[in-house]
Amino acid sequence: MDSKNKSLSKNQQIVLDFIQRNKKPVKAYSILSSVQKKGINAPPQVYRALDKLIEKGKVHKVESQNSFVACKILNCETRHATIFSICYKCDSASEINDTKLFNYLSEFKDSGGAKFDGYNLEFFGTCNSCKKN
Amino acid sequence: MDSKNKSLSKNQQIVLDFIQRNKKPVKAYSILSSVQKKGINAPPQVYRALDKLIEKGKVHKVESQNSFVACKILNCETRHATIFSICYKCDSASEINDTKLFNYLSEFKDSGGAKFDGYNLEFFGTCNSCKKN
DNA sequence: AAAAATTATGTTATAATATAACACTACTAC
DNA sequence: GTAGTAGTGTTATATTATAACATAATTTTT
Ligand SMILES: [Zn+2]
Ligand SMILES: [Zn+2]
Ligand SMILES: [Zn+2]
Ligand SMILES: [Zn+2]
Repeated sequence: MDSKNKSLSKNQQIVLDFIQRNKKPVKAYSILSSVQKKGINAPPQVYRALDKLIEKGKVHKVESQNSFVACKILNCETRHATIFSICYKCDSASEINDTKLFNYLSEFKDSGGAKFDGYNLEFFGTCNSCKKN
Repeated sequence: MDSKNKSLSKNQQIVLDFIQRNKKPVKAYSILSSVQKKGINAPPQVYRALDKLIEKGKVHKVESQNSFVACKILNCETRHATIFSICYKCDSASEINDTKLFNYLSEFKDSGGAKFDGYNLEFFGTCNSCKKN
């Protein structure tokens, strides 16, 4: 069975619940302060949960922000192939689910003709909400 | 005149020289300890130089590594449109200069039909040198 | 079911990355 | 030569992430 279908531990579930309640990506220490009432007391507990959630495809890291966002793609297979659009005004991020782009990147070969194992693509722009304002 | 053609300040030149002497991406604090003999004493001096060098297109940040690498593309226009291949074994990174992929990403439109202002793409795999070993 | 292996937890301390704030200097531009 | 902008030097601190170690829970193997 694929690891992403394994069940979640207590701390993993607590951290995932919090991330999923947020529309925008959240920071590790923001998670920490928000889940202290649930008995998570220290950074390693958060970072360990995050590591596992990322492995299981439930959460992605937005590298340019050092923040974490829940995967909203059903049966996300893109644990190591993520595409985001990020608003530089409000820091919102949404995962792009574009099969054509996904395939284009998955099939991309380096100058030696070898495929890569994964990729992370972050587009930057203004989100629809910020465009209006 | 484009800002990337502006001349470099003393600290910017010192930091760029060091980055260019390294094949692999370098960390900010590694830069700092290496240029202390040149009179750069504190983190803000390094980070300020890095900010400007990035603005000027001389240096790119490898987001997944929090490291910095010199741009090796002549007259790099890709200040906000960077593509890297990163080896997860040895952490080497090289900028991919593929016109087709570059154009594909530059022309990519979100679901609302709007183009983005920039992007950063990081491919992960094993570099040629690590494949042999 | 007992032993072994793996995964998860709790905790303290510390490492690594990055910025705030302030005083001062150098270099344009008009 | 005054005003604006960019750069420097410095101290302190904020933010992000991991090391290390002890213990507990769960799963796998025998
Ligand atoms: Zn996803
Ligand atoms: Zn926005
Ligand atoms: Zn470049
Ligand atoms: Zn390598």
